[in-house]
Amino acid sequence: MMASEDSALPEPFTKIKGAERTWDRTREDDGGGKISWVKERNSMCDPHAEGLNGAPLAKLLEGGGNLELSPSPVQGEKHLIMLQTVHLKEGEEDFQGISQLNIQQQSGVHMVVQRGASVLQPLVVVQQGVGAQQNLPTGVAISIQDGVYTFHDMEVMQINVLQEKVQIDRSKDLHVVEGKVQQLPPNEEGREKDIFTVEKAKILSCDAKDDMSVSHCEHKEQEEQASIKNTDTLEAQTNTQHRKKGEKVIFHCDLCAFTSLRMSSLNRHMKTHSDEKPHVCHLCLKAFRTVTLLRNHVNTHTGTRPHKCSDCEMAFVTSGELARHRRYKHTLEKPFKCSMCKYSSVEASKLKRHIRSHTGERPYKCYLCSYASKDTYKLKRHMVTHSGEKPYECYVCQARFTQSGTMKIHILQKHSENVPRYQCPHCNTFIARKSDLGVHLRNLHSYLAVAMKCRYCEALFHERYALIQHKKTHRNEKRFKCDQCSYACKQERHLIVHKRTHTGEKPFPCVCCSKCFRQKQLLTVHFRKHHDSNFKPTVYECPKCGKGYSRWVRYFLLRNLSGEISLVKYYISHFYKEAVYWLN
DNA sequence: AGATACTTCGCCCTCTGCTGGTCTACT
DNA sequence: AAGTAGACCAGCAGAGGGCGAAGTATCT
Repeated sequence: MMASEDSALPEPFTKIKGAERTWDRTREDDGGGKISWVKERNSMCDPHAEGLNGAPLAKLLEGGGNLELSPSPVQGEKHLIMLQTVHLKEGEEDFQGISQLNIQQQSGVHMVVQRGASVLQPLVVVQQGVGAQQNLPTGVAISIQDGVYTFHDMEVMQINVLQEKVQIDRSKDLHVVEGKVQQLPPNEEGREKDIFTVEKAKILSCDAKDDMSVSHCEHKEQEEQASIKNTDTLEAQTNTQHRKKGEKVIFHCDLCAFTSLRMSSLNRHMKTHSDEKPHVCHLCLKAFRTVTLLRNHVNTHTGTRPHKCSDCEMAFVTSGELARHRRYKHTLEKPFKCSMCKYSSVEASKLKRHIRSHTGERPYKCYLCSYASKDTYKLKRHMVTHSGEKPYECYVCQARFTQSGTMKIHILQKHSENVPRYQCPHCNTFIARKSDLGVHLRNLHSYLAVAMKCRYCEALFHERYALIQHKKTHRNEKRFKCDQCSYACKQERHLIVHKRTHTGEKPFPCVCCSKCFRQKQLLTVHFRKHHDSNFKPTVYECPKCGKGYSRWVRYFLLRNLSGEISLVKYYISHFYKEAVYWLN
């Protein structure tokens, strides 16, 4: 079994959270050309129903899976199954491992996949949406594109799995039909009569022992039945089935997976396969299939927004937009719940996007580097790094930035008053940016497993900040003590010089006379004074009295009687005179 | 057939946090 | 003067919120 391309995708970027897929760990050749995945819905399923190779489902499910999946159904939840295309090579059509593991993980989807180029393997099952009810009978109805065996470009697809009030016949497999992956309508009582079910309509069944593709099975079944030929052009494109006694007729679109119990619905549906768009916008010449679509479109030109929110000033073109807005802003209802974390969202697309943070799926690839994104916006934003474009300009200093957020921080930090600063909770440090406070906390306040020792004493510290503070206590300490007298000093070199007073050592001899000195600078002064005829001592003249002095001493901060602080330079011999004079 | 409900895709935004280069104070 | 460490700063990606708009299915 080849590893999926998804899993092989390099991850130079942020690590993906979530469980890893492990379905290819074990493999056994079942000798068959198909794989069946069976989903069991908790206690509502027959625990003795047989799964793969006759193994009882309950037995298969005992092992659980690495993923924590699908808790018991909660009212008002939908489910998503993430499927991934897995390409197979000749001789690698070992489906047993896949199926076995996926039964454990997914427990519930019964599928037929032909031995061949690619198979679909469920990645995760996530709850989604509203509509399911407590005590539902189990059943998962899925229709899958016929081309699942060949669409190499589609690495991950999603199929909505709905808890309809049907019971899947587990001796049968799912029906795979042509066309797109079909999303079935949510389970609402009002629609119950229209949904097609596995038991009621055998359209969803196919013998797993048959090596033919499932759609072939269906066609075979159709051949056995006398089909109703409709003279209508549209109807002529559809497969229809005769009504057997007590059985409903399923009208089936030949161009996609659409089915309906009503011919009128099918006829209307067939228009979606037509390019005919007779309703043209007079403002932009864009064409639409229906008057309603055109009207909504024209409203975007005119600004007409008939659907006003009762709780705020917002208004929308359609009621759907208003309903969504109200969920976001007012009711805070989030029906799409992630089964792997606490995330929930207002929209299904947001849940799908969120799930990519669990699966690591990155469908949007940069064609210039190895980066791949989980959504289109991030890829677009990433592409700016290749173009070098800096679209955001600071209106104050005209500095340019790659992202709006970066510019916003810049303006806040550089051009705003009352800039917020973040105080470290462990010390009194204030840091301009929250993210840098995080760096500060990691560097200075994180616990270190290996304690650090003070270089001046035996103290040990597990926190860098504590060590730094401790070291400061040594700063003005005369920690170098003479063992022969009471002398103590701050620097070791001073102690070395001092110790020569005890030993009598004078290591700096004058090269011109026999005199020796304990310190080098004493030798230098001696040499200049007695042996260097070119040496002219610098004379600093006092600006007050004109008297000359050999050196400056230092600058000195003085506070006058008014409290002002001034910098005063003075001569050492003049110190008292100058200071007194200045202060007066 | 029109109205309505619902789905899907896309765009843009904000907030967040990590990273690495630079600046600066301290040793 | 040089080395070091912490703060500053811009770049950049992850995650999620909110809305616009078009498409599709169902209801009336």
